[in-house]
Amino acid sequence: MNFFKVFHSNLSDIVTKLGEAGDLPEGLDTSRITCEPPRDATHGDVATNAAMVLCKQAKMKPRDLAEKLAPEIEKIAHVVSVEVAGPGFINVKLSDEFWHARLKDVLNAGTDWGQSDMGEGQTVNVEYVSANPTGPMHVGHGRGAVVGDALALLLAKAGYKVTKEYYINDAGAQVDVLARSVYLRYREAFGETVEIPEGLYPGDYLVPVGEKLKDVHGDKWLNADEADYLEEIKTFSINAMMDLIREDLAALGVVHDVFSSEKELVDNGGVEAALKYLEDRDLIYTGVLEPPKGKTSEDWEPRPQLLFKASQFGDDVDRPLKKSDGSGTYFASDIAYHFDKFQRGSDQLIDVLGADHGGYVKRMKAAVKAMSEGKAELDVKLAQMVNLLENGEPVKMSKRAGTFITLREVIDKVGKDVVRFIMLTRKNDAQLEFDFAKVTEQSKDNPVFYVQYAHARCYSVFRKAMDEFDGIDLSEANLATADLSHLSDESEIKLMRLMAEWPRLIEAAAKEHEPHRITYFLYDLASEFHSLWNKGTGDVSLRFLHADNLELTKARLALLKAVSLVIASGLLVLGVEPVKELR
RNA sequence: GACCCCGUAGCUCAGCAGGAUAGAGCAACGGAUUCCUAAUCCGUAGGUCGGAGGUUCGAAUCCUCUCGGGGUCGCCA
Repeated sequence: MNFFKVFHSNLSDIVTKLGEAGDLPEGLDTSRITCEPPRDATHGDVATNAAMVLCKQAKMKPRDLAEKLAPEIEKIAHVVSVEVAGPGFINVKLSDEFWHARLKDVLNAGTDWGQSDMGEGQTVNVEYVSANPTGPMHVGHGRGAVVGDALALLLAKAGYKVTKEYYINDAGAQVDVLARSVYLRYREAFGETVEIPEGLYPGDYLVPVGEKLKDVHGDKWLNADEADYLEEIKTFSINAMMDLIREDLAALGVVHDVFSSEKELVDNGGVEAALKYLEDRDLIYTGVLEPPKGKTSEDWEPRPQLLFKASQFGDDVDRPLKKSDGSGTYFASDIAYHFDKFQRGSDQLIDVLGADHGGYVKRMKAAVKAMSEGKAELDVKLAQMVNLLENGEPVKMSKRAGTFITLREVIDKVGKDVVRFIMLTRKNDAQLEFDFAKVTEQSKDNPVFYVQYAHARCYSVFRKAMDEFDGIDLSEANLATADLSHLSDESEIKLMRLMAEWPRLIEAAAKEHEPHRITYFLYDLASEFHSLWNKGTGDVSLRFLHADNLELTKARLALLKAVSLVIASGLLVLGVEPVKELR
């Protein structure tokens, strides 16, 4: 439970009560009041801006208002002191017992600690990866995959009903190119020497697809016209590529709930339906676009085309729905796809895309606004580039030279947990450096290791405790019965406070759609824990295990258990497995 | 030309839902190991948050303008 929320509601009650008693005007708007951890810990445990926010309405000076609120706040359970500071902040200090109670909450909740009902069961559709089915995934896709997956897990933890979705772009020109490329590999499988011309996909990964095609269908297409084989080979190839991609995703621990096919959508008339919907609302017309400025485009010629009135919904210009050959643009089918997602009952839509799609965001948001009549909201997270490094030197990659590094190779080299964690050590829209040497290093420079090490350290103490205390019961239930009043050192309190803030962090991160905050939180928690551990090197009384004091030991173990649970809980949201031992 | 992202310590980056004296890590310097893994920790130093206005009791955070870096810009997805 997010105790800041509880505090907020206590505070609202106080304002109401004072209003009824005539000490304050009645019916003050308390919605802008915030209760949060003060930046500076010496200011206490909870800081509220209540007095500053209410002063205008109450027609009082903020500090006077604060002084009025303070005695009431002091009556709230576990509040040990209330102080008015600065321009009118009210700083509240909570008792150690309060933190002890939160520690018990953690033990009782286990890795469910942090689970929130903020989402109120609202439905969110997170679309991510959606790599074209034309080849194996590269590292950039991997970032989108991790960001999307972690975001989905995060939203689920915050109480949303989440659908994880993959959109298969199996209807455009690219899959025709794929089919033609595979056809050449098919001929190659019969012993022919082929050269992959410019414009087709040269990758080796299509060789086995050509061979399999031969195995399944024999030589029936060797001398056939393209029109006879293209569709069948296309379907065959797309399936093969999707198998490949699904394997890559599985290796990364990413599992989608729904795979949607663009082709199916088109075949089922989804695009027409969506365009009809827009047409009925007079949002489509035939017009001529201005040529793009500042960029020399020789082959540009003004041409009337079917346009969506995107500019009515915040886009800069209206956007084309049909190509010059009359077929639909990608945008047209994407409108249909988002329409479909909305109609399937999503209150919120999230797309995780590569940063190169940045120019696409406005028009898609406009489309969603139009298609949902403002009811659904689309948020687009752009996953920026990943730069692969080896000891600080950029890894040179070239498709031609065959030195292109796939996502799978990276996963196989460093493990999925490392990939997932590192991908979330930057916010999604900042470029990310992925250094093979650094991410596998066992030192504090490596955040994955640093956090995992903290978790492993907890377990190292558990093992030692089992040994020294003759198989002591380390279950949460038993540890929760410990006399926690033994936990009073500053570092111990800090740890408990951090863990108590975990639910609030989940809610904030979920609200902002920023899973990377989890990694930073875990780093902080690990840091606080390492710090306490090291205090024990100088001050023996702060060590966790005391052969002569079972009660103290039990309390310390309860703290350790909670730390390990919160770290595990956070890693779970990242899709990373907590380790109990480091080799 | 328009739009999007970025600009915070020498370097790499956080900055929580507008809050108080802006934080970590690296690098630099000085310390801690008879002890549950020192694979770690503690301390010192380092900043006009690119710049200028505005909104606000209060701005790194929101708005406008401006400078610098990156990206995108009908008939690719």
